[in-house]
This record gives sequence, C-alpha cells and structure tokens, in this order.
Amino acid sequence: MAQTDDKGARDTGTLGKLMVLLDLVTHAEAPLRFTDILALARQPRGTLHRQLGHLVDEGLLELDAEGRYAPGLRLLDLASRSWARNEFRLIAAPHLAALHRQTGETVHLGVLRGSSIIYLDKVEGHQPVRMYSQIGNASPCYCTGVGKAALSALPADKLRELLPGLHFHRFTPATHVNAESLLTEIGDIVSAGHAYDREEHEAGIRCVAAPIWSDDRSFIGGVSVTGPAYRLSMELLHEWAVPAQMTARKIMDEMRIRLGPRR
Amino acid sequence: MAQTDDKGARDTGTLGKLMVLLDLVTHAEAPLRFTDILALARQPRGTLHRQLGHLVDEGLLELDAEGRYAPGLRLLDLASRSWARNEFRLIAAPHLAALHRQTGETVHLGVLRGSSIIYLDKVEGHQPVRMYSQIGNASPCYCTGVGKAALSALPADKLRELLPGLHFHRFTPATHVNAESLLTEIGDIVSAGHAYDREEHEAGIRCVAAPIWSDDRSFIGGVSVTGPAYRLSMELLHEWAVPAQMTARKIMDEMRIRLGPRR
DNA sequence: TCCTTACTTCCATTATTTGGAACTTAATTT
DNA sequence: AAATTAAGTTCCAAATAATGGAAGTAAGGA
Repeated sequence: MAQTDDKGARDTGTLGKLMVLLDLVTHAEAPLRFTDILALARQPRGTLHRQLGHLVDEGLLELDAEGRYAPGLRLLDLASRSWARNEFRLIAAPHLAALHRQTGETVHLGVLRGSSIIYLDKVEGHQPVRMYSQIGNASPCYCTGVGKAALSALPADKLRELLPGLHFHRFTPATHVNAESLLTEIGDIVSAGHAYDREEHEAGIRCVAAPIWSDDRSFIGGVSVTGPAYRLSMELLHEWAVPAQMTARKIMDEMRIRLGPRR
Repeated sequence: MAQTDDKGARDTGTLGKLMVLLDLVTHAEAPLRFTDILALARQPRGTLHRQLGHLVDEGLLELDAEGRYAPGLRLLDLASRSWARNEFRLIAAPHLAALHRQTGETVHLGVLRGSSIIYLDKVEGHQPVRMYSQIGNASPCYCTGVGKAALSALPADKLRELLPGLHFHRFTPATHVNAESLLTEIGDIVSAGHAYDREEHEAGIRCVAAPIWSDDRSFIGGVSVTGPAYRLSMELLHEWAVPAQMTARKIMDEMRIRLGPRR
C-alpha cells in the first residue's frame, strides 16, 4: 500500500496514538490546554499527560508558559527537508514557472494523498509571497481544481474505495455535497482532460487544472491556473485549459525519463 | 551536518527511537535503501524493519517502488500548520516587510532552538520565491548573523551550557572554528547590539542581524538583512545595523503587548 | 482559610516493542 | 538453468515501555 489513507492513521501502536494526538493539536485553531485536549482525546489523564510530554520532548509540540500546547518547530525542519528533496516538485518547478509566465496567473502544483490534495508548490506574482500559507496545506479533493483533476486520473476501483470516505463540507454554494454529482463531473473531466473549480472551495476564486499521473497510477497529482473570478471569466479560464494540460504533459514526460517508465 | 539537537533528542522511549530514525532519513542527501539505513542506525534487522514500517504507515516516511525511503509528505501538512499559527512570525511579518522596503535587501527572521537557528520567515525581491528552501531550515548558530545575535541575548549560564555541544564546521575560511574566538565576538555583539556575518556560512554572502528576546529569555531569535558581498560592502552593512535593531525593538515591543510582559 | 479546578506523579498491570533466527524473494554468477 | 549470494520480510518468547486509576500538588477564587 503505497499511499496512506485518511483511514490509514490507525490509532494502534505507540506511534499511531501519538500521531492522532499531534494531528489533534495541529488542526486546532489555537493552542490547547491540557483539559481541552483531555476532552477531545479519549485518553485517561495519566496516559495523555505522558504522551504530550513525549511529543514536547521531541519538539513536535510546544508547551508555553500558560500551559498551552501548540505545534512545534521541529516539524518545520523536517518538512523543509521533505520539500527540498521532493523529486516531483523539482521536476515540475521550471514548467510551473513557464505556465505562470504564459498566463500571468497563480500556478499551483498538488499531489493526491488519501482524499486530500497537498500543495507542493506555487508560483505567483510580485508581492512578497506568503508561500507557506498555501504550500503544505492539505485541501479536500472534491472541491479543488487539482483535486478533481487528480480524481479523474484515479483507477475506477481506487475511486470507488475513496468516495465513501469523503465528508462533504459545503464551503460555498457551488461545492459538491454528494458523491453522485461529483462522480458525474469526474466523468466530464475524464473526457475533457481538465477540471474547473467554479468557486467551489473559496468564493471569488476560480481555477482550471490538469491531472498528472505515473504510468502505474501509484502517483497522482495536478497543476492548476488560479485567479480571482472578477478577472478570470469562465471563457478566459477555458483558454488556460490547454496550456495547463500541456504543462502537465511536459511534467509527465520528464518524470517518465527521470524516474523510469514503470512509474 | 547533524547540528540540530539538544538535550531534547533522547533516543529512549518508542517515539525517541523513531525520531532518531526519521532524522536519519530526512538528513540524508538522497533516498536510502533498507540496508543503508541498517548500516547507519544501530538496530537489529527485525526491529529496524518494523520501525520503518510504522513511520511509513503514518506518512512520515515514504517507501518508493525501488525500496528506497524518503521523507513523507505528512510532514508538510503538519509543518504548514505549525508555521501558519506561529505567533512570533505573525507579529514580526509586517516589521520584516518594512525593513525590506527600507533596505531593498533580503530580510530573514529566525529563532534559536538548541544550538540551531530555524528560519521562520524571509522577505526578498521580485523573483518567484523559493521560500521553503530557506524557511524551516535549521542552520548552525555559530556562523550565521541571526545565530550570533541570538547567542548574544542568551544568559551567561545557558551560553556556557551550549558552547561545549557545538561542532564547529569550517564552511568558509571566515567561519569560527573554536569556542574562544566565537565567545570573543559575542562579547563585541553584546556591546554593539548587532552581529555581522562576514561570509562565514556561505562565501559571497554577508549580513547584519539584531537579536530579539523575551523578558525571561525563554524565547530568543533575531532578524537580519542579507545580501551578496559585491553589493553589500561592510560600510553599507553597517548602515543597515540601526534599522535592523529598530525592527527588532518594534517586534519585541509588540510581543510584550501581545504575549504579556513576563515573556 | 477553605474549596474548587487544573495539572502532575506514582506504580502494579498490561500491551507493545525487541531482536535473533528462519524464511522468502530478487539479483548475480557459474 | 542451477547455484550462489544478497536483500528484504516474518516469527515469537523475552524484555521493555506504555497504561490508567488513584493519590498528590499547585493555583485561583469565594
């Protein structure tokens, strides 16, 4: 099993239990106190206390003077190495830059992981970029351009496995809220070769995305051109579909050369 | 270089052992095969195999089709949340932008963690930024501007604890290679209120940095103005020292307001 | 001061990890 | 093609670490 599912995070094993806890704290809006975590994690006091202690010892969590737990900086160092070495990102980078030059809009690179899209890179305009605000973020697959494009490259059996696990959240009035309508659109995306996000994740934001996959489909991602709805009409977005698909094609070609034809 | 740690990274406990392994793989130059890791980690075959399996199950490592282990993408998602919520960075961001506008050079924000500086933010010019290439990176404290500035804010007893643990690596001819010369310079930095990096970490790169600390010294970091030696003469760098110190002062003032005066 | 709430420590019990060895699979040589 | 070597995987009794109920301590009111 190459990719870990959302389900994959079993809470068995010492590491599994600790990762559940780490997720709980990192996904919170603000630092959590011991009692808050106690209410969320179904663990006895003593056990939870020691588990949090271990995570703090390792720098995965930080405990401030007011006794609140927040994500630790150790994660940053680990992640920067993960990102710096990621082969897919390294291969894609120049092609993303070219697509950005061609379109003048923000370009994203994402990879499917379980039922989430993790953004690996972003090329945007002049302003001093808040890259991290996007890179690394896990977004749902059912309401993002890259996500839906990726789903269109998923073999039918994997797609059937994935769909029941989705929890549809209505981010905007345009968000898919059930598997049926999503599945219908995925059919269209397969034929067209590209996917649109019609303000489904964030109001006022549109994108067009093209899927990227390895021959054996063990790896699936996508590239997108994103921008504000006031500037990107659906007609203009349609024009960027072909450049996006060509960029995806070039990245796939280079992956085949660099990583071998099987994958 | 293996320079991260501090007393924190004990290899006792299940999590500690797994983190040692995770560090080993993330710090490697390239993906490692099982046998490579076996040679590096002092673990029996069976034990190592199960440990790696757990890390892969949790998405902290990834195992490719050729049986090579690489850092996993789960780390990216965790880290992006750690970064997005970091209070110090959020407070500092507008002040970094202002310093960048004033100097026209690259501005860095870093925090001392053990004997490493972890870069938390970066503001640089127009080019589509490779932020992650710097953000999150752990660099040694003894050869970076932010690092030496941070050391100058460390209480004497903490500094004495830290020094013997340093492993001096001669990155360039100008790098400090022993505690004595470093200690002498730290004395100068304390008086001056700012630190220079005279091409000590990377040839051709200079910077001036000012320390940032909380009242109780539980938190120590720094801000720097960095640029190529051909453009930043030592004289020009000297001019940026005051703006850097004023930026540090503003950040500290705001931290005192937002996080309470004790810290 | 007493009372409540929040957090921390203790330790006999329980569950997980350990690691040597046997086993399977893949690659290389004869 | 068979034999040989190397690489990776699985097994299970013993060793070790995690568990969790309960008792202890500290902080913040009334």
